[in-house]
Amino acid sequence: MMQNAPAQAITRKSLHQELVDRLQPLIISGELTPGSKVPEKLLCTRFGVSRTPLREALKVLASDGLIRLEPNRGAWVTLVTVGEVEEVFPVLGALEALSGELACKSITTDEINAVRKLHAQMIESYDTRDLDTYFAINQKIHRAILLAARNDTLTTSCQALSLRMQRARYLANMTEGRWYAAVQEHENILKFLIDKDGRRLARTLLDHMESKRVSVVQWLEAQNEPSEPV
Amino acid sequence: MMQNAPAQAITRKSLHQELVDRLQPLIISGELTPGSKVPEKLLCTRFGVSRTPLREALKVLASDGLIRLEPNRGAWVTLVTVGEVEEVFPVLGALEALSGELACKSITTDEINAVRKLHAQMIESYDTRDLDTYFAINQKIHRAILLAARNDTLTTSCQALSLRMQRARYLANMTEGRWYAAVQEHENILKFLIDKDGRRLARTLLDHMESKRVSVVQWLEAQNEPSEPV
DNA sequence: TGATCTAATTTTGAATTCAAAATTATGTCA
DNA sequence: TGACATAATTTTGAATTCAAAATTAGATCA
Repeated sequence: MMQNAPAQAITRKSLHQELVDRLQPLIISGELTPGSKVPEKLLCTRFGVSRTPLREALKVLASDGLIRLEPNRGAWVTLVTVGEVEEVFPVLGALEALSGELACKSITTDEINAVRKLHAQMIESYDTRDLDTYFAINQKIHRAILLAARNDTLTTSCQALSLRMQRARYLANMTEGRWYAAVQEHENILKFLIDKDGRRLARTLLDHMESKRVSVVQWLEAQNEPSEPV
Repeated sequence: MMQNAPAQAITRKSLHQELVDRLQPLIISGELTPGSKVPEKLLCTRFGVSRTPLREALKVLASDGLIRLEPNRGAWVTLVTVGEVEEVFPVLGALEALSGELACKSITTDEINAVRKLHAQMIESYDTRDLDTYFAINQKIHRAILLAARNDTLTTSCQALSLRMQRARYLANMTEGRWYAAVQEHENILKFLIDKDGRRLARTLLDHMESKRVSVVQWLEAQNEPSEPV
């Protein structure tokens, strides 16, 4: 069995880690429907692996909060709830603030220029109202600051929490007003990074995250109410 | 096979989670020697389980950084390194600072009194120089503040990082001077908590963590140098 | 003796198997 | 018909099995 090569068969390195890496995008993209059951059998076929490594991967994803394991009832894709958002964003805010502070201490000129370039691209995508590109570049900027902080533990923690917050399609939200404000915040982020003003960068990143929290909660609440009666 | 009940055989609930919970203390207590290989076979016998659930647990512990998986070479108990300490403590500091800030917003009178009681017990164990008890109560205080913050995500993140820092026996360290200073810091922690002064509590917790970092790094460096020539 | 190659053994990774639990389907009776 | 009980099926959890990789032991030769 399993001699036939399935569409996306995996061959190289640690199978369970590979599966974790492959399943994460399926979850955050919503390809695995939030709130639904994780189709174990289907995924085994899709990736051409047996249940053993897949289930190992599910245990890891569960410890990251992307899925929930119900004893004897299988694995379920978790939903982003208002409660969770209210919890995660403050933590993420504290961590990003720290990343800003640390980044100002160690960032190189080249790295600053790279962020400057990304920032320009982001503004461009804002001008053309290209939301997908905007978000992609936005993430790159935050990641660049994180990497400049030279702290793998911080990077890992941030990324794990960020992933959890990327599950919903709230990205498609953003009112014109919020979007404008976010861009202004990013102008300050860039400015304080260039100035290597860790204190102010930290505060700006914290406020930025707080604004995002408000925006996401608003969107979630708007989503939930109309669907309740259905 | 496995009909005979081994010493600590496990029977109830999710086996892999149970194993994670049981293995953690073995790692942080040092019963599984840091730097050594995880004895898979031995642990299977000890817990009376097969390799499948044990290996699932190892994957989870690896994602928490307590062990390291080397492809085709097995699982290894990680060592606490100076580099790791320098990374983790600042993150832990930021998270504890946040916990202090949030705790001041939601802590109840009962909870404050509970901390007050713990603090008194801790002082008592300081007076009698009972380090083990001191540390145990110390942890309870930090945990009480964390719980008062009413943020499970924060609690989980903090605990995971704390665990990683508890692997070494640096606890046995603490010079008389450092111990005295730590107690003073805790007097302030209690004071600001009673006053519900989130700003100052956060700062104190941050400084407290920074002091601890310095102390742990000193101890680690003292440990490593003499052992190098051996 | 000691370095290097080869064979035997052990360990690891992952598929398979098997029992228990949960779910679904079927049948019974009011 | 529809509520309930029971049987068949599927799914889950975990042990077992099996092939591949790594380690160890043993043999060969300088």
